[in-house]
Amino acid sequence: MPRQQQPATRSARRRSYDQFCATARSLDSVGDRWTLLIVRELLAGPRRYTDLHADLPGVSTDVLASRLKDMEQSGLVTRRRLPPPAAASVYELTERGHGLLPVLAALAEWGAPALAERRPTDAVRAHWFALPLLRALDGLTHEGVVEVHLDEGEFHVHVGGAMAGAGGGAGGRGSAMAGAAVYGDGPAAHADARIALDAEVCLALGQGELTLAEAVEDGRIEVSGDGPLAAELRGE
Amino acid sequence: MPRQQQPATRSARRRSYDQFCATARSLDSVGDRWTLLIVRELLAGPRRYTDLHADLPGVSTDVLASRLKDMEQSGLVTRRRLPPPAAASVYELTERGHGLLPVLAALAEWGAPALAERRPTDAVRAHWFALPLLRALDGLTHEGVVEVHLDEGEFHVHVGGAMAGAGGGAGGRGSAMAGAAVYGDGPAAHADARIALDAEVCLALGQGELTLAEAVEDGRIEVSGDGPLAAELRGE
DNA sequence: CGGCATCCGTGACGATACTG
DNA sequence: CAGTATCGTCACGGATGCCG
Repeated sequence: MPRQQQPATRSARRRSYDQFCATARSLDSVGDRWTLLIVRELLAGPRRYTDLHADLPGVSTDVLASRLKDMEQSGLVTRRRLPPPAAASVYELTERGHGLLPVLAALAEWGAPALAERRPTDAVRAHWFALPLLRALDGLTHEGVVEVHLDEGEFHVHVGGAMAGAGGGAGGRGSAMAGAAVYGDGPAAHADARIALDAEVCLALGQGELTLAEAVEDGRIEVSGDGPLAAELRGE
Repeated sequence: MPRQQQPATRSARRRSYDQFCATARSLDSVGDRWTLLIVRELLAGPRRYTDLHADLPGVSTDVLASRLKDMEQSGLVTRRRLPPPAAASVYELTERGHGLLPVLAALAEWGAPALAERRPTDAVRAHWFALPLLRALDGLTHEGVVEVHLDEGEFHVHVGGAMAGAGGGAGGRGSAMAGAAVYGDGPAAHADARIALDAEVCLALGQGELTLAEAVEDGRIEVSGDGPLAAELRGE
């Protein structure tokens, strides 16, 4: 029945904290449930609606659609229609949306201790380990793409490119990070080096409990590749 | 239809994302509405229930009580009963809770551009400006307490103490920050220097649009005090 | 008076069904 | 494949009441 709903109040009503505070303003934008996890997904590259829904188990279809609409309106994501061959559209982060990487990194570092326990109900995706790993790969001097192989799957990380880990205090204040992806899901188109490790080692690296050099020496990381980046990873 | 009716799980029911991901785990803890803003308040020092309720306009009494209970249970805050003279109890952050400072700082930096507009419905508290200001004061070499005077009120910041801004990439990975407060609401017990500025300048400093030296030279910051810290602030 | 607990209306959320 | 429609449930916001 055409019950006359308020026509304009569709999604216009966004609940705000109404505080003149930078943190509160951020939470007005990204404080809703699922929003930051959608950003986490899109940090790994452009994704289709169905991909997002598959990698965010538990989110309902309408909430996902609503979030994407809100995020598009607030300038966090853009929706791009792919050329005819693939009649689909993908969502990708804007530069503004990509600027949330330091927030996600800080959350990931703080939440890392909670990963000590792996509950049977937990979903897992390989690229979720990319963010913690970024800090461990941050000190590399050579630039290139590292392909990471875990038991859970693979992803690739672009390292050495000016500011990788970001958020830092010392370096230049993040101006133009561009929309450039720092990491991506799946294998790399062209990898300068390949590493294989398990999730546990990956997390230990991210927390700083283990250094890259130690892990390589112990054989807990297997490095392959013959470029300068691979050599640096081997500690040569 | 299989109903998953949880019987009598009164307040134990906490909604989890059920993902083996550090970011998702963090959001399981602090992703609920108001939680991070309560942390923001407590970063300025121990607070009573009524103080929290006063500085978080819009939060309902039961939600505040519920959050505090949850946060106490998850080890973010502790409740301490004050000695007889003041028959009250205060909430304060644990070390774990204090570790959220980098998260708040990242959110504050990302959300700073949204403060360009100051809406008439916005509440304001002076100590909300402390977090953005931390980054601007981060490079100081002398240690001490800076008392900050804004039109909206005053607060004080402890600077130069090893890691002030925190979260950084270069420096030591944050181990023991102790429960030590980095800043606090109201005037300082003992201030090594005093600065007076307005909120706009404070925000510009936090965003790096303006350096401390420039602002002092322009007279947009008035520095008083005679110790080495005050001298450094003056650019001497 | 500070520190909540209770009640209630609204809206956000989660699951499923359905459609272009 | 990419959402929209519908519905039940729960969390949230506001007000009030209780109790030390």
